[in-house]
Amino acid sequence: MEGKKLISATDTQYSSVLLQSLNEQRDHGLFCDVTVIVEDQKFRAHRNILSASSTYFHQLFSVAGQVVELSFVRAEIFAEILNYIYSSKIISIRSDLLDELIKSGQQLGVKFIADLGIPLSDGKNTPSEVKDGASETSASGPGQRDAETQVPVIRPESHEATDGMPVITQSFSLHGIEYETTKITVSDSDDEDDDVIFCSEIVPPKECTKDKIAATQNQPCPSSAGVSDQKSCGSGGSPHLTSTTAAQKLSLPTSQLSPNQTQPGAESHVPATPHHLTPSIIVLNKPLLNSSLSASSSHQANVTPTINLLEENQQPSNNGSLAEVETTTVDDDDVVEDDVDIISSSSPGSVSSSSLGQQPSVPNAAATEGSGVQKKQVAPLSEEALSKAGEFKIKISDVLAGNKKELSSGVASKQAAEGQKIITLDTATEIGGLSTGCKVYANIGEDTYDVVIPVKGGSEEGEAKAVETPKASGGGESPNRKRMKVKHDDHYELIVDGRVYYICIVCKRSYACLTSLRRHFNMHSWEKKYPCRYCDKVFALAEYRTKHEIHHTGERRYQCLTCGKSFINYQITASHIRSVHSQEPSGDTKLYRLHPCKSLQIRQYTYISDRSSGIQGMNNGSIVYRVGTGKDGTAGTTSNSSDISWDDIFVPHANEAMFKQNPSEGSSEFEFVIPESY
DNA sequence: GCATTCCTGCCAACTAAG
DNA sequence: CTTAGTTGGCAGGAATGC
Repeated sequence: MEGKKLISATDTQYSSVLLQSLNEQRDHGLFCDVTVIVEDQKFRAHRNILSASSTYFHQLFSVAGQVVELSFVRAEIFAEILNYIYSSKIISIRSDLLDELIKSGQQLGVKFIADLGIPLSDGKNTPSEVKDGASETSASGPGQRDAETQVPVIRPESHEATDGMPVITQSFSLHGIEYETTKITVSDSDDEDDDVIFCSEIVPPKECTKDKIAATQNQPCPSSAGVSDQKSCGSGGSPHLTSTTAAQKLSLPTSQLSPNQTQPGAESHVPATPHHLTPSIIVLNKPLLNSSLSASSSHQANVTPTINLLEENQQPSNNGSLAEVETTTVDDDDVVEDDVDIISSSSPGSVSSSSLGQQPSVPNAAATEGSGVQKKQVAPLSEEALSKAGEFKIKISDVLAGNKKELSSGVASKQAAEGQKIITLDTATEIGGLSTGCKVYANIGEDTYDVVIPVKGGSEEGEAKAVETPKASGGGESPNRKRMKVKHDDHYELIVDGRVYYICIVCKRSYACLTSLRRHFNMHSWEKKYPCRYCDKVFALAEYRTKHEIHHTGERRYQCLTCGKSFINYQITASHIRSVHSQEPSGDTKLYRLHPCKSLQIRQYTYISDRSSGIQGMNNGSIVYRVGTGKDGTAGTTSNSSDISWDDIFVPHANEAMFKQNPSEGSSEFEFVIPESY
């Protein structure tokens, strides 16, 4: 014993490596056990990390569930704080955001950030207090709510989303995952290079003035003035973006373009939230859609997309002057916070050939969309090509030279006119990692794709307006909000042959109708739930619920006109007509009759939403029923789960016995008994 | 082979904002 | 009143299960 020495070893890099690893896990969504919702953006993270870094979260997580909503901080700011928590660094934060950052840091009890205010705000805060506070946990200014004192009380359904009070919801969505997969890398590299990314932002002047008011609420992007030096001006939320360096930095390794691939040490820093930014155009020079869109593995390996800034779009000088120009125009970037995420998709999945293949190829070219980018002619998708393993998912064939030109120059000039940038990628591999809301234009003959981040506030089809829904504004949420068009980060757009396809960011399915995509997306997010009235089943689509309930009631609405038999659904009816009458139900003449639904008079727009939109405080277990106003005009908008009953959702039927009747032919097949619970 | 479920384009009704 | 966004129903093909 005595002769043995005790040896100690300290891994000095362990903490940093550990932190880096945790950050990577967050980026990939690994082991994340909490979702923080801030202004409709969802951030996934690890409770342990948050609670260890923030006194606020420390207290909050003792009572909160897996989903927490913060109303007192903006997403942009929270993203910075989160980046700090996972990297110990704050990189290139815009000076105009600093105060807000500090304030939020104080509220969240993030000491380092809270302490940032000490040197800068001598005049504002009483030094002594700050000092003391700083040494404690949260340095809150006089009037400032102390994070320590903000005991996260979960208040049931309070309709006032008061500041500082977390809202715990049950909402779940993949949005958060997108965000996290988004590169939130903080790089150690010198700031001169810092960041450029994928898209820089320049806001078209006209846009700026447009939604100024709205923008100012969510987008504290300072107006021009002093921020000229700020880099990415616009990046409304991503301080990582620096337009100043954009020109120089536009050559990035593939890995950088794919958020998940970012190497910590690498010089690249993919911006966490590249977008809000301005519309930029990304030209994918190589249409390797096959590999890019389908094979996730190849996604990272082969591609070396270099992003080239097309100068013609830029202001003469990209560096300092550009920054100035941008910032001056950007301030009002009416970008919605929401539209921030770049999707990272480690698995680019594919703009699934199947789904695309399903789409009818419509020859006519639609008009140009609001963003002012021209659509390019592309050969209709061919089924064969799609089916072939090695083939491109989307095949671009011949083209008119004119189109090409038009595309590169025309679009470019247009974009330039609007202050947009054009970025060229070598491949289309990043298609899967585009920001939501991006438009992807297939270029004829050029085998390229243009990716355009839609101009915010644009009224283009399918693009939700940037609805500034200042949660903090005006205190209580107005019920009106519910009908406001909300920006969803649930898709990007692929324009082929003038036809717009909406691509689900999660599964890459394509849709011809945005409404279809929205409906589909609920399958991922379960933002709305449609519970069966008669059993415990819950559906993601209203129609599924309705059809399911029909089975409970046994009502047979479809009647064969030939023999008079009734059936429960179209499929059985059609099958009957085919097999028994040897006719095609889909012919010109209708061979069946669809009777109106008697047993279920469901008010329209009834679903359960756990989205906090407009609903401020929710208990973890509470559910919000959004009951649309029926024809009766009763004001039913949002109510507490405890206040609602099925009677509020279903119009009481005069004849309760109906549920027991067997409409068709004396069959007892659908004998239905109303559950006790009902 | 039949029944059921899923999926998606299309459409009408409803609703809210302007 | 008009316009535009949302919701849910329907048709009909495809996939799945028995």
